[in-house]
Amino acid sequence: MDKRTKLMHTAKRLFSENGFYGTATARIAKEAGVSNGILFHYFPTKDDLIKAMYFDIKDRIFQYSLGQVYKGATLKESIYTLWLAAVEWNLENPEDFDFMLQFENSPYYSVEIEKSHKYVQMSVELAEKGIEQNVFKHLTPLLLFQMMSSLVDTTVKFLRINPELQTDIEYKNRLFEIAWDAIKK
Amino acid sequence: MDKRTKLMHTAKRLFSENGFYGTATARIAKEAGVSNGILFHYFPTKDDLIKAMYFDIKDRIFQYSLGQVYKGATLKESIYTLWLAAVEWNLENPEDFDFMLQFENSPYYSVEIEKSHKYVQMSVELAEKGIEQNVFKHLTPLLLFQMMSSLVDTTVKFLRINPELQTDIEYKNRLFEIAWDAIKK
DNA sequence: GAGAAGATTGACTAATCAGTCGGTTTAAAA
DNA sequence: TTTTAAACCGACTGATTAGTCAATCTTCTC
Repeated sequence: MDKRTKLMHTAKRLFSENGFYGTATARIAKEAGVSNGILFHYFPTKDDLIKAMYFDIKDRIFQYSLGQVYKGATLKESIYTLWLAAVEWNLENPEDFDFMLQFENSPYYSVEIEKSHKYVQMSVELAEKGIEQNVFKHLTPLLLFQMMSSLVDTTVKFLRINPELQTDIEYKNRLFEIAWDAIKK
Repeated sequence: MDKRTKLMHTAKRLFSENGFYGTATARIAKEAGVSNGILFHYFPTKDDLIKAMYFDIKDRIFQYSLGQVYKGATLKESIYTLWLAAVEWNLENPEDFDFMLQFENSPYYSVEIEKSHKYVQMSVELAEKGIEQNVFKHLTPLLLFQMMSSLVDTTVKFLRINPELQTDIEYKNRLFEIAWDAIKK
């Protein structure tokens, strides 16, 4: 693994455990087993590191989700697949999840950053389709996406505290119904 | 206004603008117009200050919401009243809202802290009632509350970016339907 | 194998930080 | 009036911080 990747792995773990505030750059470098200087070679400032991590995580969740949806699926099937992919990805990558929660609720974050990502753009397009087909509520597509996202987050938080439910497909389906009912007409 | 209150006001503003990480205690004291020492007289550590602010805000939103619900209301009316109270309170107190988002998504936060507050306890009781009456989905009351809360947050974020909709009662009702549909059976 | 360009080091620094402390003021009780 | 305790001040400190830099190593190209 190259040093840039090592740094991002270590930073993710430390940020999710101790927050941006509680994590010194020197500690990241030390625990990653690289020199202090190389951190600033790849990420000129601490903020650059934090932002780079955000885009990296969004990219990976996008890759993962896209592989799941198949052509010819109904709208509800597609939404379900994306919902499940997001829930499962976040459960399997708790450090990424914690990092994202912190980041998206910090002053770093803005709607511009959110909209800039392909993952969001793709989801918004799907929402538009649902509205056109009169399946979703007639509200701004971005809003419907944001509602879905926050319900995914809450679902993940809940399943983390109740791990015995994580493998219960029938229960997960009922959790999906919350999200589906929220946006469907 | 006494110095303790002044400190909390200033801290809230600075935290919501620059985050916990970006706000030095010395700056809080300075902008509050009090000495550095008095901050640590009232709040032994920075963390104590942060936690005290969390409980203070929760208390005030609880006070505000309780005053709105009236006896004899139907379940849906009560939920609507609470939903609207939360949305409007957060819109009117943006710094509190930003602070809470940051706090609740930071490593400071835990389910124990969440459950410890009266506001949450009251809401959970209401959720239990809804489940018993077969009006809500048969899921853990705390989960239903958390779903509602996250939908409120998303609604507030959305209305902040679209201020022209803040006074549109009919539109707000449609936003409420999202939350209601999510939890109703 | 010369030479260029990027990767890597770790000691270093100037600034900043949370928290302390010795002493002063205020205000109310005794 | 005296006592007492809490409110208050701000200079101070020791530790920590993000970021720098001059030097060395590695890797590729020509």
